[in-house]
Amino acid sequence: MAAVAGKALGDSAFSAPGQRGTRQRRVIREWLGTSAAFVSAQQVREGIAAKGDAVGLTTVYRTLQALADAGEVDVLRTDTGEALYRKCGTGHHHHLTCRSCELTIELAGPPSVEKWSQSTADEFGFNDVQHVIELSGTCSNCR
Amino acid sequence: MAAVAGKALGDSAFSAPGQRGTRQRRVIREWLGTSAAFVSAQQVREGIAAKGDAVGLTTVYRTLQALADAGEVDVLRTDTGEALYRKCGTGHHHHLTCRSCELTIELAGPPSVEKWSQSTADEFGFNDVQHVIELSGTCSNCR
DNA sequence: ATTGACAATGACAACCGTTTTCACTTAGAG
DNA sequence: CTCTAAGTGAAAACGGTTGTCATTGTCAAT
Ligand SMILES: [Zn+2]
Ligand SMILES: [Zn+2]
Ligand SMILES: [Zn+2]
Ligand SMILES: [Zn+2]
Repeated sequence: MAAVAGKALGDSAFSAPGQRGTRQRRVIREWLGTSAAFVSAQQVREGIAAKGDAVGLTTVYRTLQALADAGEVDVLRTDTGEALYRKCGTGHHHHLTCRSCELTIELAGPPSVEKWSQSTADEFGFNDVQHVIELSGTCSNCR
Repeated sequence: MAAVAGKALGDSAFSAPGQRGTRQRRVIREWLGTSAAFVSAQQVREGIAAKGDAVGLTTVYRTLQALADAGEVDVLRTDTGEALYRKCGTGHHHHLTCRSCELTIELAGPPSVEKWSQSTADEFGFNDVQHVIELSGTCSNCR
């Protein structure tokens, strides 16, 4: 689904007209691809710095936001309100996240909840239902 | 479950030894009881002010946090990171919330997901699983 | 290869919700 | 009533995020 028109080694975001390909965006997107965990903007910047590249924090924020808007990364909020980002698959999915290290596994939700979600919304007269299902726990490494 | 020992017309929080019953706490808790929507600390203060009472914002924050710690209110984060609070029932439940006015209905989750949650966690070696299930939509009033 | 228009960058300041500080007030036990 | 520790709230500090704006870099057109 959602095949990119044309370009073969396509990077979907930043290919729209008026969007330029810069070193910073390449580096950020590349680094995100190496992290299985949800990470903060600060962590993205530090991780990139540790590899010798430097990107301004403002640029990290803007790029992450653009990627989130493009649907290329998922965003969630910690209980302190901080935003965490992760490069995820494109289809509908949920997460199993370690509360200690934020390691995350993508899950296909149980099919029954999709129905349940819709019928419950109908029952109470709500439209345009969306559902959020997140599992969290402690991974074997963090035991 | 979690019956309060002794006191009959019990208010669970603020009844521990060393906890004092103040006007501010009474007013905040009372006002929360009248709101079916998730509300911010600011909104709590404004709502109380509109009824002629005045409570410092710091006190609102502290009281909401104490109530949350005591399990008397649920907390969730908006997509901007702001904390919203709601006086909910004590049992395990989920929410159907209007994205426009934050009106919220408490739901019993579909029994199947409780099992699914546990078995999925087991499968990936995660311990102490918790799950968050939130439905959102547009309520009939906000249509 | 050179140019030029305009998107992108990043140091810095502003922002805003939340927490901390601290001098003052007050509930409630004795 | 009195005394003490809990509570209050104005103001300052805090931290993540966003806005500003002068400078830099991309890339289409020449
Ligand atoms: Zn995801
Ligand atoms: Zn872990
Ligand atoms: Zn609730
Ligand atoms: Zn509504």
